[in-house]
Amino acid sequence: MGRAPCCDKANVKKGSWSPEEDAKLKEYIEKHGSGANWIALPQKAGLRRCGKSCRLRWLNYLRPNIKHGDFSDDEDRIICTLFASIGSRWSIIAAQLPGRTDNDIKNYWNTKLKKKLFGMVPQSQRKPHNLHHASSSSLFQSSSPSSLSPSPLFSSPSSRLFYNCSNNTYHTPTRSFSGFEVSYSSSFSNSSASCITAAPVLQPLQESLLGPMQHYQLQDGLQMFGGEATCSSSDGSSGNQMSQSKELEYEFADGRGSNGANNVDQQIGMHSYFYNDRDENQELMASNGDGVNGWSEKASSGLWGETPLNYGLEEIKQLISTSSCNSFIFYENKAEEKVMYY
DNA sequence: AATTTCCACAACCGCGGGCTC
DNA sequence: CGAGCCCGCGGTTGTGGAAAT
Repeated sequence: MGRAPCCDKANVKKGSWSPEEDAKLKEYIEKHGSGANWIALPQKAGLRRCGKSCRLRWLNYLRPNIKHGDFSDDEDRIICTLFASIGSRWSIIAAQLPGRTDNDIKNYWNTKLKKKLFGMVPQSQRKPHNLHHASSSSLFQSSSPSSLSPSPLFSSPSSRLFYNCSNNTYHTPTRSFSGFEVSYSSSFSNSSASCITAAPVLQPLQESLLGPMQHYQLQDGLQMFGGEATCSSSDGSSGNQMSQSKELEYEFADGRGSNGANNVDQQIGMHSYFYNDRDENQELMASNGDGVNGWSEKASSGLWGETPLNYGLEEIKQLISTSSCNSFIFYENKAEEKVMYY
């Protein structure tokens, strides 16, 4: 059975919104709210628009506190990190960037960020022997050596081939594998970064069923906890400073927090995965590892650390206290809520 | 200066999920 | 339990301005 149209297509205006329409919509919503019924709203507001169009216009443009304009390096980093983690779930990513809309981020990714990350490196520079010489880099990159397009890697951890710039060798990582730092040249931003490359050597058909997050490898100064890899920034500093007195604060979407009755310790009960991002913001990211979104695959790829089963808050705190990180994001189980800041 | 091409952003569209009846 | 409806999401397209020729 076909779906009934949401509005009378013949009688609604399409295309760009005029200032008058914007004013009508804004005035109506500020006065009455959307009434939780966008379909009925246009008529009430005196607009010849589809309800969905009104909703989109409000959410993406007219809503208060919408941020327009360039994305900061921090925002770039968050987008890249989350995209690598959860894929193109723009609404979730947008939730982490106050003032940005999912549409904004999606457009930004498609038009700029993706190209920065994937498309601006001459193919010749992708060869391992050229990877040393840069002061800036992509945040992460498609590792397919045969294409500059951001095509999915479709490679499982076991099929990844990692390049070690320190000795010009390739490795297939194991659980205890340490990530390798490879300086990489591209015109991406002015931030200092280095990258880890992972070249797929096998592409089993069944892996096309894997989620999008597995298509990319994070970098930007990644280091495995407990690993051997070293990271350095372009200004020559090595990011190994210790930070011992940090207090971990966290907050669940439903209100639970570090002072609440429910300790996050009890919420984990599974492996936690994390990586050490040693760029200027020193971010640490973590997730419990039920395999959702491929966290466990990340861990086994060698780019992510894996805590023991039932690794709890205290252990994570300890981990953080001995790392150089000052931020920490935790995703609770399958809900993928952002629950902790640090 | 005119035309074409490229690019960024806004907007549209279809679908899945959830809710209600 | 299933049909109908709406919301929200993500992919795609349209459009206007900038840059290139």
